[in-house]
Amino acid sequence: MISIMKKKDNEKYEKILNAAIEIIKEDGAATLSTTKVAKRVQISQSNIYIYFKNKDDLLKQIYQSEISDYQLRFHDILENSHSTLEKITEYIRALYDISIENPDSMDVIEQIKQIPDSPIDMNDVVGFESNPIVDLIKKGIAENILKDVNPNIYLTMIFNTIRMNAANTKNKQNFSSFDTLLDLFLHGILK
Amino acid sequence: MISIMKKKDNEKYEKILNAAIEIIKEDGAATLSTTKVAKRVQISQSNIYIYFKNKDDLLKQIYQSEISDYQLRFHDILENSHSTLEKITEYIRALYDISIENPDSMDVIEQIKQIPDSPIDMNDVVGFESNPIVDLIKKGIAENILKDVNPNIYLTMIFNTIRMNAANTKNKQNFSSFDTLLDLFLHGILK
Amino acid sequence: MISIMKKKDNEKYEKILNAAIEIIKEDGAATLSTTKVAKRVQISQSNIYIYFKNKDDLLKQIYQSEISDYQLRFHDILENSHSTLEKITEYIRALYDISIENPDSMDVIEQIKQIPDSPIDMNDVVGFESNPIVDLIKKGIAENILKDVNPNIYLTMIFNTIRMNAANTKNKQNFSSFDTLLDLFLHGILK
Amino acid sequence: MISIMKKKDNEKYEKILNAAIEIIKEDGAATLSTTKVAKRVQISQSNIYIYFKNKDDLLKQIYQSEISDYQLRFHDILENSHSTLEKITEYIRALYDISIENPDSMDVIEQIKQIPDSPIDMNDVVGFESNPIVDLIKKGIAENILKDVNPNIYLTMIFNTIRMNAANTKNKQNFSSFDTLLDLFLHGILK
DNA sequence: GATGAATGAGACTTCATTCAT
DNA sequence: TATGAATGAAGTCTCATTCAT
Repeated sequence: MISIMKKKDNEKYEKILNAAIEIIKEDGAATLSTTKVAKRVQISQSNIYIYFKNKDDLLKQIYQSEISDYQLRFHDILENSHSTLEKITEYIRALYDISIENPDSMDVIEQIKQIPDSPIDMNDVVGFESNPIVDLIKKGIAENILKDVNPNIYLTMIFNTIRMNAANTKNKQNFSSFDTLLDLFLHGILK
Repeated sequence: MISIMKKKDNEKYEKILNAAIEIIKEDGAATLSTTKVAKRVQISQSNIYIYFKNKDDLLKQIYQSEISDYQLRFHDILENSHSTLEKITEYIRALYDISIENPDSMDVIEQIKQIPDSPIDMNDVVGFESNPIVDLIKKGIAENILKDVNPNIYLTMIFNTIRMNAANTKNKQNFSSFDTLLDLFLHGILK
Repeated sequence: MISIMKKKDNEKYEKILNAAIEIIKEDGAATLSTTKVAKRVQISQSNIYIYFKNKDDLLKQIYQSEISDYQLRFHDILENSHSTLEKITEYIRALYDISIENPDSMDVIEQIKQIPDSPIDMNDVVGFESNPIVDLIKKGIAENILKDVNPNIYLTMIFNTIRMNAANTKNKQNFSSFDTLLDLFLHGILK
Repeated sequence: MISIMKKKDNEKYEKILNAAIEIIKEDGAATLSTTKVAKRVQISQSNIYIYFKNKDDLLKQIYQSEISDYQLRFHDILENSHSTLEKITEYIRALYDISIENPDSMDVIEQIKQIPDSPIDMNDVVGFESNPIVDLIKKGIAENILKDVNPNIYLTMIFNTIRMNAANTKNKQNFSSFDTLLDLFLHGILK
């Protein structure tokens, strides 16, 4: 009984979530409105408030659902890969792989973060500028593997480059292999 | 018609433009509204429609005004610097210099581009992914100086890295010298 | 039907009633909502509609429960006290005593009465301006004990004065003894 | 030119204000909504926000407009009447007179004060429990004219009694003359 | 040029109530 | 008896835009 109920709930919950994600992909997070979502799911607008506390909650859930994939992979990498350089390489690979599988995810994440008065607290986000990865970069610098540069410079460079590469995939422009991009990061743009 | 514009008019025009830019810097482009602009300039809302066709037009003008500085410098570089590598270096330097002088400008530009239904047509914009610079990169690839990668990958990498570096300046975090960043681009992140 | 009500039911019924009363005390009757009540009792909103026909019914029950204490005492007084003046004095004393014991009760009663479209029909309410007490006042006038004034003037004067005195208790301001207030009513404010 | 403009403004401003007051009289302040007001004035709802900053502002303006009459008279009394007892008497007379002229005003004032989260700051209100009148009562106590009771008890007693008397006027019930009520206050209800 | 006035649309949210289970 | 789901109405507020003066 309960399991059937739950399934029903989850279906609607996910319908709403997915409709919202679609809208963000199409029109941008800034224009997301409960009205639009409701229209797309074909429910009354107030119905959304049964599944989500409010609009911010909806955005938070979208954010969580989009970053959970990354989080899992990052966690694995930090646990399993051996050397620091290996870990960094695997981090880049994870970002690349997901960006190809789900080319919109990076955009959705970025968009939600950049909403004015974003519901995402930049400090406790487990994502790109968050502790474990920043720590990894710092370790790379300490071990004299990486140049001594503010870690967020590295993360921005890697994140945005891979993101643009994923966008090229979508737009059917030339896009680069993982090895190409990794080479770019590690050895620079000069041939 | 435009040439007959009186000084008085121009002053008001720029007051509006600057107020709008300030608002974007402070609160983000997505929250820009004619109401807010009018309040800040202390004019009536409808007055804005005398100087700008509509809100989109206002955004376009802001965009133009923000990129004009870059355009001038890029134009100079393309005319004057000697080798392709020199030109690329000078392009990066120009980006870096302006990012330090006016750390918000890159943000404003990015923000306007990312507005949903942005009035900026990505394709015919004279900016970073636009013809002359893209052509420069292509030339670099053709001359076997640069690795063969979709040029917009390079431009995104450079633009966003420099932008983050400028943000670090503003936030009083560690930021990097031009030489450091140039080295990062040309020779990669490995030490 | 009502008599067959199980104990369990009654408990829930009173939980709802009391939660609603608490909310009125804290936030005012105008803000009472089934949503709030349900949240406080930790039941589902729709559950309320099993115990109460609708919101108006809930309010009516609250009203009844709040005035029942008064009604009992008034009934006693009208039966037992001897002279008309004694009865009036005892009526005032009852009001005073309850106001001290339960300083919120008068507020709750007033609030419900003043709700727009109040479910309480002012005319057939058994309360303060209702028949038995009004009759008592009328008798006092007829017996030439009280000045000849519309009885509801007396009742308002007494009710609101005692109510404010109770509020003073709650707010830890100076408040007056029963004798002081009685003196005020009977002999006026002049010393 | 300007004077004509102003007149136009004021007309609409007052139309809105009066419509709102009517609604409060009819349905109570708790149900006042900008929607209702707009409907009554036959304007679009957003138009109200040209004349009033927000709903609270509307309520504040109503409050001010309703108490201004009282304020003027109170001010006069405090300036002009001679003895403390005279001043108190004149205060009561002012309350009485206005209550007869404008029997709703006291209700409107009370209602706005009792709205949950009322926009009226109880402490700096120039009205009944406010400084000058409370001070007058205190003076009366100090001069041994009045019994020593928390002044707000007196004010409540007087205010509510007169208010009920005004309500009786409206409802075409028996109502009392000023002398009768004054006598009630000064010498009590006993004959 | 400039402004005040006006508006319709749309945004977020809460609520009372009903219904199937 | 109890609940989750659903909804339509209502409420507050902001906004882009137009128009008469």
